[in-house]
Amino acid sequence: MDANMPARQQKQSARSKILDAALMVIRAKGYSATTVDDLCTASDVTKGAFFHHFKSKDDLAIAAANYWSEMTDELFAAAPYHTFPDPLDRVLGYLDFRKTILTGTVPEFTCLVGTMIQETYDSHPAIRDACARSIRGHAAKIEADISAAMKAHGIKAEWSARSLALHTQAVLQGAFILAKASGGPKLAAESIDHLRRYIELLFNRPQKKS
Amino acid sequence: MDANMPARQQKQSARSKILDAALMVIRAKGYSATTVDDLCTASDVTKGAFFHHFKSKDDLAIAAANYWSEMTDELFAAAPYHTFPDPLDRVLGYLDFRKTILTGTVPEFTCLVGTMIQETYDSHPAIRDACARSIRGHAAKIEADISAAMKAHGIKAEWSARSLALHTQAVLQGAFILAKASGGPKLAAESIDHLRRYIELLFNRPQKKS
DNA sequence: GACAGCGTACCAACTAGTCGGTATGTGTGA
DNA sequence: TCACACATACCGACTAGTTGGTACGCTGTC
Repeated sequence: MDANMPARQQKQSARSKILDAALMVIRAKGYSATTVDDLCTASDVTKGAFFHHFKSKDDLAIAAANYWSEMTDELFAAAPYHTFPDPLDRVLGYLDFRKTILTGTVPEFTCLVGTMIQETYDSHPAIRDACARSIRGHAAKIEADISAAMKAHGIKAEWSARSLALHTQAVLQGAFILAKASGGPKLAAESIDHLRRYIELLFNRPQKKS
Repeated sequence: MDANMPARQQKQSARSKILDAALMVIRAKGYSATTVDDLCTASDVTKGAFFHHFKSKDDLAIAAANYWSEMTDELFAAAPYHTFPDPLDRVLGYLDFRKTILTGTVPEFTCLVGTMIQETYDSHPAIRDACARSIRGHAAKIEADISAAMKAHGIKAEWSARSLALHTQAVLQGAFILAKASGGPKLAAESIDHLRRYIELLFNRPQKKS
């Protein structure tokens, strides 16, 4: 939509400053506890600018969920595991990649939409739907590789590629809760290890010593 | 402490009415979005009574987390799987039991402390610690059965009983997020199926057709 | 001169928490 | 057995501060 933006891309617009701040602040404090003033302070933008770009706090939440989807889509699209020829390697590589990005503080590596959906699923249907779309969209990409891996390895199973893909997301979301409970990524990484081992067992792949 | 309470047990005290209401309201709306007035209305108790029993909203949250631990401890202690002689059957029975209690509305079967920790881990250390204690206490019980199962089945592995026990909790917490995203327990149940299959594979147990 | 982008000042509603007060025991000593 | 001291449980109007949101003005650009 911004095709004709000349040469001022280095100067971030208020809108994108707010969105960037929202990703961090909401992950740290949760959606309800995040005030509009928090977001304005964190993004160094005034309230007038905030409500110029977003018609309400809920509207910002939906935009933030969509922005999160874009950011993560780019992050994973650029990840190295896509080049692996065996789709099973791509699935396992995805999990390895998810382990490598467990760095920094807890709010830095946890998931915005997983956090937001907890607080909004019952009272803010529009936000919930935006978060659910984000999770399902991401799962669909994993599903494609899982599906290809099942075909390539001749797996006929009672579980579906879709169900396993969603399970990977459940493990990751749950791993983030353990990280929040324990104050660091260690338990989250161990949970991803278990998930990796599960998938190796499902596909009869000899396990690597960790 | 209430040894000499004669015959008025049917009349619930204000304190326990508030705690019961808190379990439901906080699971539905989240902690920050739950107001003290919400809790007073839901429990049919006045504000004066609320602050007589709890010195702050945060104090209530901690009490609610502890109350949640007591309630769930009782629930699982009374569950049928404890009678199984093989500890592995007890572990699998635990998962089966967790599947059977996925009934009613989403706030009815999801986890209070998993929900609360997401909103409080960074800003309310006391609440976070109470939630973390609840999760770890529950995991410790699973760990005991896993540990016994490893011994009974001669499993020597690179993963620990503790790590697998925590992984079960990660899967369950993540399953609840999927339930919130999808509006029902179906995806959560499927994730528990995957976890069950994983444990069967780890212990070389022939899998039951589901 | 119209309009996007933004700043400042402000408001009505809401929120956690307070405070003075009532009702109902409960133990104790004369 | 009565009076008194004290404690627990509870009530609900009130307040100080916060919150999402609005009104309106300024400035550069097409």
